[in-house]
Amino acid sequence: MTQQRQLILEQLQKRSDHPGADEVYDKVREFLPKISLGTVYRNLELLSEAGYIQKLFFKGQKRFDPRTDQHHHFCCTNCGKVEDIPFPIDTPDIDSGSDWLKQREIQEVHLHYLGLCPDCKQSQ
Amino acid sequence: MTQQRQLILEQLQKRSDHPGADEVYDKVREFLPKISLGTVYRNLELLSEAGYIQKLFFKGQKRFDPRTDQHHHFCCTNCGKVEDIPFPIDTPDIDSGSDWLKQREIQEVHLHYLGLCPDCKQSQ
DNA sequence: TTAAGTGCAAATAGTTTGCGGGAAG
DNA sequence: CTTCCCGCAAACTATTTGCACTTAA
Repeated sequence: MTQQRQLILEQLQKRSDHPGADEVYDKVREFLPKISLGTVYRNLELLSEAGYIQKLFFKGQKRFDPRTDQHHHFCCTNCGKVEDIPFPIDTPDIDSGSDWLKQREIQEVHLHYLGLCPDCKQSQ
Repeated sequence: MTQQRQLILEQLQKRSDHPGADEVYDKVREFLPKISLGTVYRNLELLSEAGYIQKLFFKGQKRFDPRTDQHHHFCCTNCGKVEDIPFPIDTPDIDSGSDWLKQREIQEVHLHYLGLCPDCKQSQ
């Protein structure tokens, strides 16, 4: 656990806005100005493989989430903001007898709600 | 409706593997060798805005789906293949009285199932 | 005829990687 | 020590765009 990795994790854990690698880079550079973007990418990848954080994809960009418990996301179709949905939602079960399911192995289920966030809803 | 746009739509409608723009490009070039990748991107974007097709994102890449009815997707975490889930799944309703929901406007709900496809499940 | 679309090539955005030097254990 | 990690810069992948020319309506 290097100083860089620790700082990246620490800074990510302070926020709930699911930043992309570039935004994490901007933030950690305030503390460690010589850190490189490559290091940020490498560590975000490692941290998510190790289960400390979660990697998400929205609108073609990787984003990172310090929460690793089961929860879902909302993404604003207007401004692109990504938010946690602040309450649990049960994901629908697929009929466990179906052939389709038997042929596959389901590892994760993600619910994506798309729409307008409070700010964008107001200004429309 | 140009010859290029028609061909792109036609070829996409022939498949259910949710190709990326590059794969659509490879296919339409068999019929129109001088078509450019830019044209393919522009038309896939236009067709999805016009509601003829649907634009998806998986693993940071745009993919296109000729089906526009409500359905969900499965993505293989090993090989990246994207499939339609062949039966309807009810998306969970959020408590319509919740403040969280009242402040937002939900437009779409997507369910992403992630796991191993039949081929990858077998070879593991 | 003219507005919309095309091919081409260059530009951009996001991400990954090879390498030589440096820090952690 | 010695392995893992870093900073840097170059490479790569996916996508977008400006421009001069062409085509559909």
